[in-house]
Amino acid sequence: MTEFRQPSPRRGTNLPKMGDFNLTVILDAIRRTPGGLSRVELAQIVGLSPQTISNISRRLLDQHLIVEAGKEGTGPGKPRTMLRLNPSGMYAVGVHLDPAVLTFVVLDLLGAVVRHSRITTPPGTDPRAVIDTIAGEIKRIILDSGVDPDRIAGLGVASPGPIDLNEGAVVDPPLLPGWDHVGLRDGLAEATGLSTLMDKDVTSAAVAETWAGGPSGEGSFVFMYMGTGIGCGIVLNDEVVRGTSGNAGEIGHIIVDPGGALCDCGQHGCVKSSAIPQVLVAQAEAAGILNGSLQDRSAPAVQERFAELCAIAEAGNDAAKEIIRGSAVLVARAVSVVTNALDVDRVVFGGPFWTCLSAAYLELVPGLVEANSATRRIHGIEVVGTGVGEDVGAVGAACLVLEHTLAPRSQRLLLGD
Amino acid sequence: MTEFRQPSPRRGTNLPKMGDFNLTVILDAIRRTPGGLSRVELAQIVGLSPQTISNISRRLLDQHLIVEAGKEGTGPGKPRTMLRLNPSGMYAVGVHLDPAVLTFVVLDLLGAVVRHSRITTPPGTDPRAVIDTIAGEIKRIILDSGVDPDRIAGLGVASPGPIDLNEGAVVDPPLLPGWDHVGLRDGLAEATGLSTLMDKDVTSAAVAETWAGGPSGEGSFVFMYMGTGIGCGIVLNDEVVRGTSGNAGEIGHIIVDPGGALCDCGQHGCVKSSAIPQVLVAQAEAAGILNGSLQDRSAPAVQERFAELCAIAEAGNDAAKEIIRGSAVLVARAVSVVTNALDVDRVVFGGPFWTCLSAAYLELVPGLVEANSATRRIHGIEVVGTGVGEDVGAVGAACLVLEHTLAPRSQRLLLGD
DNA sequence: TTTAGAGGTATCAGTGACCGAGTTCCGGCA
DNA sequence: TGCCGGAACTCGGTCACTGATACCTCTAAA
Repeated sequence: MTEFRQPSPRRGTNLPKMGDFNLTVILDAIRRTPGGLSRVELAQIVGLSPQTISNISRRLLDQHLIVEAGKEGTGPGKPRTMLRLNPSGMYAVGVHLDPAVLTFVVLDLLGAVVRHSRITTPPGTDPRAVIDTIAGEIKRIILDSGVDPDRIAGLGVASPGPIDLNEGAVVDPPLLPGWDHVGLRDGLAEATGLSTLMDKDVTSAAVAETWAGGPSGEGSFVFMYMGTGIGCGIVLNDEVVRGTSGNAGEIGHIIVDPGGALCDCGQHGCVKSSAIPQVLVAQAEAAGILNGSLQDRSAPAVQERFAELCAIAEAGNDAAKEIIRGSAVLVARAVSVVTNALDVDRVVFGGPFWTCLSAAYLELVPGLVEANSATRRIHGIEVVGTGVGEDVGAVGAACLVLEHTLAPRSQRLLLGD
Repeated sequence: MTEFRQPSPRRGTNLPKMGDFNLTVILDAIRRTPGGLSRVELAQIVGLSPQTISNISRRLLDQHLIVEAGKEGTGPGKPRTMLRLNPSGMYAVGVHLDPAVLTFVVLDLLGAVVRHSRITTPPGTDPRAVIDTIAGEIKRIILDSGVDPDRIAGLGVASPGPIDLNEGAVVDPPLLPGWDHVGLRDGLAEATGLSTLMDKDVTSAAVAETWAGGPSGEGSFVFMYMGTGIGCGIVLNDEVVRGTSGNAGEIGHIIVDPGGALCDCGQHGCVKSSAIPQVLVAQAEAAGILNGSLQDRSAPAVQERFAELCAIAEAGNDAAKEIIRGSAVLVARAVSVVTNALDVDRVVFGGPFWTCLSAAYLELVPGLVEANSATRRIHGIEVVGTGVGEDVGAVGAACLVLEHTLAPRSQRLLLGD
């Protein structure tokens, strides 16, 4: 139960440690404005009195979360002193556990990548070994980044679904054999000593967009994550939708191709059976566009073959292009299902495979989504690519920490240890 | 931008008129507990000090929103005096504008129907006439209910989609010719003098469930509204999802029957083309279960024929039963798409056609949804029928007002006038 | 009948966040 | 140099809440 009170000597421990709610509100306002804001502007925007803004600003300055950056004045009068986020006021570490690759980033307060690294996911089925590898790399990257360890707010982990958010556990994802109910969150918290947050990769990507994506991360949107699988992250009114167990965004079994291939769920033409990279690669192999037939269905192998297919399409092969364009049509249908169900007006694409796909998708998807929109008479639907880049998963993981510590909305999220 | 402050002399007009936030929090706590709560219990639950609870309770008692109702004590000591909502502390009027029928209710604070009435929707294409009819009936039902007009907090309207929530307008719904961008909200506000809220029918139904549905209206759930069309209302963490323009819950074009009939959207086997009452009636006619073929495709006619079909199934006709069971399978697929995308763990069925369908659906849908659940290894998905009854639409409309006035979450919602 | 134990109210000082008004700071312009 | 206007700070007051204390009420058990 949430209520507000004067934070006099705290009774319970259930209140955010970092004092005031309004503090996070104004921090958020500063964060969301590219050029920073002056105190007066803040007063107008958030509705608090100038004095209060001044007081809160001072506290933020004391915590080194913001800095005074230059003055800006037109007419007569004292020029306004602009307040900006202090990039080095806080850092967060993010890891993306992907079946193919482990991505690590250190992010500053602005959401900019200070340092990143990537290693291939150790093969095998022992989660313990992977967790140890991750912990080791985290220590290394923190060291390499040269960041003051005291300024690191915590660690975020993005994992493929399904997960159990309450337990902080990975629950048997398709491509991670051996990972059945593995307490990834607590394992990493223990191994690194950092307070750790966990979320599904697609959700993390959506959080990355809200924190580091600029204007396309505001308000409500759906983040289409084009990875080994296709999933989506959902943000409504600046708040991420996680669902009961953190598994929101499962759209793999939406039917998009009624005449399509049989899926393991018994239906024909699910997203999962007709539009994911592995299937597109198989199509290309069957059509003779990619020579040979790859037996190895492991994640890194698929990734490699898919890159090959994209390169061929890029080079002008029409058949290859057609496969990608076909997938765009199918994905657009899935997007329509979600946008119609939630009435959002922005779709952001991203994920590791996005770079290859962006040209075809950005050409085809907007029109298709618009045509299928139940609200096309009322508002349009914007389709854009993320500005965050290929590391969205890891960046988002780190953003989980920033969001948890600094965002005014954050209700809870289980903080490890 | 939302922020919290001490409600000293208000600056803007953007704060809820009814004072304190914590007041609504404790009102909400009382509302959600069937037997009411004592002051001590409230103190424990919301975390405020006993004195503060006492003070707020007094304010609520002064406003007649709650009453002291009986005492409850086991051991020695003074028994606790229970606080309950005062049903007659506040009332709200709700209208459901359906292509076939206009439903009106007067609700008390508990969400109980004090008075209801129903008239067939006047035929024709002049919204003005319908609005006048509605306004007239509202005046009548308020009079008949014998409720003190000063205690009526406002009017809620539920309309079929699409709507434009910001404008308070109905935007050309399939079965309401002539209703293209009609300012229903403001029209009714003006005609009745009541402050008026508007929402889509399925959203209203979901609100009804949160307010008057008991335990099945808590937390997160999807409300499947079985009406002339099939739509859903979405509630996440006790907050209704409305979307950019109030049109969330459009699931008519989810493909559920890949081999099914062609839909006007160009795909085969959409919910809209294979599971709505009109289609089931047509199937029954084609199969000779319903004699004759109805030319009249108007809403009331379909409603009547569908009731006939249900009666036949009820009477033991296997072919009729099969049609209904078939629709259950299809609807279950649509449900799975939504529950997987949002990771909710409860589905509530309701709407005007629900009574006929409930037996078959409650038998079939739970198993199907469970089997298709992406999170079946983590948590189950509960499938229940609403307790609110056939007037959910109108009840929900009235609940919009209660929610807007009394719920602690309520962000905004455009208040007419 | 007394006593113990619990619920609830009244009062008061103390605290933190907020606001309003007055004051100081800072730059351009006469 | 002095004036003006806008930005930002200082100061005193308000408000809701807490904690402590005292007191009354009510019930069951001694």
